[in-house]
Amino acid sequence: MDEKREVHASVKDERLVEKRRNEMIRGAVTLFKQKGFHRTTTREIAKAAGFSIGTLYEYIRTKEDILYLVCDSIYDEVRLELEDMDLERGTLESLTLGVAHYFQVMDRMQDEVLVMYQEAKSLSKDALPYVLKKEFEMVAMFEKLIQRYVENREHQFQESQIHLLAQNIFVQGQMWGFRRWALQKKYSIKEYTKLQTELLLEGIRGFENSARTGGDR
Amino acid sequence: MDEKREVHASVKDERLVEKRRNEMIRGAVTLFKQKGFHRTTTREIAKAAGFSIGTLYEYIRTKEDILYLVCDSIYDEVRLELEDMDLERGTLESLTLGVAHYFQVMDRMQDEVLVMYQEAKSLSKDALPYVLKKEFEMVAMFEKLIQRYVENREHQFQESQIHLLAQNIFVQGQMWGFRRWALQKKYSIKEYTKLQTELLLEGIRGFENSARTGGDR
Amino acid sequence: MDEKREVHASVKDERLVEKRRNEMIRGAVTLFKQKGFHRTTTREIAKAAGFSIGTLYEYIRTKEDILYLVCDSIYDEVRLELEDMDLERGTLESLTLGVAHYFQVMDRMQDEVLVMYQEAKSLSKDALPYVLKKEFEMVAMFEKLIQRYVENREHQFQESQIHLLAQNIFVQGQMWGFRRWALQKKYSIKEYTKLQTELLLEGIRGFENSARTGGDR
Amino acid sequence: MDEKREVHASVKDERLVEKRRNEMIRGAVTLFKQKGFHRTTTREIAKAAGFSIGTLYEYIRTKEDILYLVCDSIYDEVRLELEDMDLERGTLESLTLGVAHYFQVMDRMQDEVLVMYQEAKSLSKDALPYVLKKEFEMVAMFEKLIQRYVENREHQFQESQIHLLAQNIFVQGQMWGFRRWALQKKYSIKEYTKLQTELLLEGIRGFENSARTGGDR
DNA sequence: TATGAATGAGGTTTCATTCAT
DNA sequence: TATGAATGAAACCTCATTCAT
Repeated sequence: MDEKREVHASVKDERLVEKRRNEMIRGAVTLFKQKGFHRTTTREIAKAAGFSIGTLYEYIRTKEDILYLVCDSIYDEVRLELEDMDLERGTLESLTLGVAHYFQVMDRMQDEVLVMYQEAKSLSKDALPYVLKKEFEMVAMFEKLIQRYVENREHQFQESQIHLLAQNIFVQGQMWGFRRWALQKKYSIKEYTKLQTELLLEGIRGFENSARTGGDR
Repeated sequence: MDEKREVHASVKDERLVEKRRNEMIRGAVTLFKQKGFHRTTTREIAKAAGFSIGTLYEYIRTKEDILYLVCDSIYDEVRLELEDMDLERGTLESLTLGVAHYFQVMDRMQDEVLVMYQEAKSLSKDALPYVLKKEFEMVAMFEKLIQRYVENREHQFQESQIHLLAQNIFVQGQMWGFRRWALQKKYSIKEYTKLQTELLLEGIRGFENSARTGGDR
Repeated sequence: MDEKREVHASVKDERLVEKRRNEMIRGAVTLFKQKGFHRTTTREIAKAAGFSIGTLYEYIRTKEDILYLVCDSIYDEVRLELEDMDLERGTLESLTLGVAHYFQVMDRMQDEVLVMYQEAKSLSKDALPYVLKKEFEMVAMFEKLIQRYVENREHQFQESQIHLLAQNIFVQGQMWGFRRWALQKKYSIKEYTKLQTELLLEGIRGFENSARTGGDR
Repeated sequence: MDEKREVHASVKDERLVEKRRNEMIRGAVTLFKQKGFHRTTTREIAKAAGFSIGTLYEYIRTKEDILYLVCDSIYDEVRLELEDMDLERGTLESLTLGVAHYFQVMDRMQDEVLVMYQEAKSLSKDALPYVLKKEFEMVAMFEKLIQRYVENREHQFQESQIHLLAQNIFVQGQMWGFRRWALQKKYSIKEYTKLQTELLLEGIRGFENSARTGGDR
C-alpha cells in the first residue's frame, strides 16, 4: 500500500537514513515555504537540516530527490492523520466528520500543501507517478466515504458522480490553503467547513433526486 | 479598471514596446508550458520571441518582469473572453451559460492557466497584488452572476454564501486544467460542466431552503 | 583531409571563435604541461587565456572539449611543420632529411607531444577517433617516404615491413620527448637523429637482403 | 637492489600490510585500466579490494600512494618475469630469446603497462625516481644482453650505441601495448617480434660495420 | 533601436580524507 | 584493527544581466 520510489543513500544504516532524511525534510519544507524549491539551494537545506553539504549528499543523489522526499512525506503525514476516518459506517455523522477532519488537517498543514501544490510539477517524470498515486488514494477515500453514505440512504450513484464529489472535496480542502488570501479573510475554518459541507450534502441530495426522477431537468 | 504595474522599457516608442512584448509573451508562454519559469532561460525567451537577448532587455528590466507580463496577459485574455457574459439578466440560462462559457475558456486555455497557477508564486511581492486583483475581479463576476440569479428568484443570500459559491466555480474551472490527469480521463468538458452545474444549482437551492427555514438542520 | 569534430560555440563570429580558442589552447597547453589535464581547472585555463570563466564557456561546452582542441591543434601544428617534407623523390637525402626534420619538430614540441601522449586517453570515445586519424596520417607519410626510397632502389617490400618501419620512426620521434630523462642526458638531438637514422637505413638494407634471399635466415 | 619508497601504514603487522596492499593493488589496477587514475575514486578502490574506505587509509596515506604501489608492483612483476633471462651467454639465441620473452610479457601485461605509462606522470616528484630507477634497471638488462652478444662476436660498440639499441627494444615492447590499435590489427605478437628482432639484428650488424670502417658513410 | 560578447556570482555535486566508535 | 558517517574544499558549469558597438 505504500510503495516508495527508491532514493539512493550512500549511508547504510537504515535507521540513520530515516533520521537524517527527516531532519532534511523538516529543513527543506521550511525553506520551500519561504522561497520555493528553485530558489532554495542545497547548501541552505543542508544548513537548515543541521549538517554539511557533503553529508546531505550521503542521503540523496540529487536536489530533486529532496523534493520527492518532501512531497512524499507530506502525503504520508496527511494520510496518517486521516487513517482513523470512518469509511465504513456511512452515516451522516461519519461523512461530515470525515470532511471536517480533512479540512482541519488541511488547515494545519496549509504551508506544506501549498509547497507540494506549487512544486510538484518540478518532480521528474520518474517521481511524479508515486506522488500522484498517493493523491489518487486519498481521493479514493472520499469516494468510499460518499459511496457508503449513499448506500446507507439506499441510493445508487453513478461512479462519475461520486468521483466528482470526491474530487471537489479534495480540492476544496486544498483551496483553503492555496487561496488563503481570498478565503481566510472571510471565513474561519469552521465556517468554511460548515458551508462547504452544506453544499456537499445538497449536491448529494440533488444527485439522489435526479437519479429518482431519471436524470436531466 | 485595468491598472497595470509599470514595467520599465528603455525603448520609447510605445507601439513598438507593445508589439515586442506581445512577441515576448507568446514565446515565453510556450516555453513556460514546457519547462516552467525557472527552467526557461532569458536567452530562450529572446530566441522564441525572435530577437536577441540584448533587445529583450530593452523592453524589460528583469526576468521576473516577463513572468508578470505573462500572468497579466493571461488574465487579460480570460477576461476578454468573458466580457460578454450576461451578468445582469439573472436567469437560469444566463447563469448556466456563464458557467459553461467560463469552463470552455478554461478548457481552451488550460496550459496557460496551469502556468499561471504554478508560477505565480514566483512573482515578487511587488507584482503579486496586480495579478491577484484580476483574480478577484473575475470572482466578483461570478458573485454578480449568482447574486442576480438569486435576486430573480426572490431570495436573499448572505455575502459569505455567494462568495463561496463564486470561489467554487472559479476553482472548479481551473481544476479542469490543473487536475487534468484525474478529470480528463473520466469526463469530457461537456460532462464535467453539466455535473458541476448541477451541483451548483443544488447548492443554491439548498441555501435558499436553509435561508427560509432559518439556518442549520 | 582535415575533418574536425564540431565543438559547439555559443558565439557566432567565426573569426572571434578562432581567435579566442587559440588563446584558450595556448593557455591550456602551458597548464597541462605543468599539471596535467585533470589537475588543471577550467578557471585556471580561463585566466591563463585572459578571459573570464563565463567567456570560456561561450567557446566550448565541456572541459573535455578543451582537451580535444589542444590535441587537435598540436597535431595540426606538427603536420603543418612537416608539410614541405619531400615524399616523392625517394632519394637517400629526402629520406634522411625527412626523418631529421621530424625529429627536430619533436624536439621543439616535446612538451606538447608529452601532453598529448599522456592525456589523449582522457578524450571521450567520441573525440578519440579524430585524433587517432591524424596520427594515422602522419604514420602514412613515413610509409610513403620509405616506400619511394625503396622503390628507387628497385626493391619491393611487404606492406607489413614498411608499416613497421614507419611506426618505429614515429614512436622514436615521440620517445625523444617522453623519455627525455633517459635520452637527453646521453644524446644531443643531432646525435640521436644520426644514430636512429643509421639503424633505420640498416633495417631497410636488411629487409632488402632478406627479400632477395627469400626470407628467414 | 630493490629499494622501496616507504609508504606509511598505521597498521603494524607487516604481514597484514603486505596482504592488504596486494588486495588493494589488484583492485586498483583493474579500475585504473578501465577509467584511469583520476577517474577512479578511493572508495571504488576500497570496494574492489574488499574492505572499507577507513581500512584503506590504514594502509596508505594518500591516493597517490596507491598509484605508487601499483606502478611499483607492475615493475616488480615484469622484472620477476624477466629474471631468468640469460644475460651472460651472449649467443644469438639468448639475445633473440630474451627479446621474444620480453615482448611476450609486454603482450600479456599490456593493460598494466598502459596504466603505468599514462598515469606515471601523476606520481609526485617524490615517488617518480623510484619508478624510473626500475625502468632504468630493465633497460640495463637489455644493454647487457646486447653487450655480451657483441662481445661474443668480437666487436666493440660505443656505449651510446648499445644504450640506444636497448632503449629501442624497451620502447618497442611497450609500443605493442600502447599503440595496440595500430599494431595489433596488422601483426600477431609473433610476427611483430620477428620483424622487430630482424631490425635489431640488422642494426647491430650495421653498427659492427660502421665500427670496422670507422664511422660515417 | 538592435546586437551579442563578456561577465562572474552562484548553483549542484564529488570525493579525498578524518575520526569517533 | 576495522568501520563508515561526516566533512568541506573545490570542481564544473549556467545564466541573468550589462554594455560597447
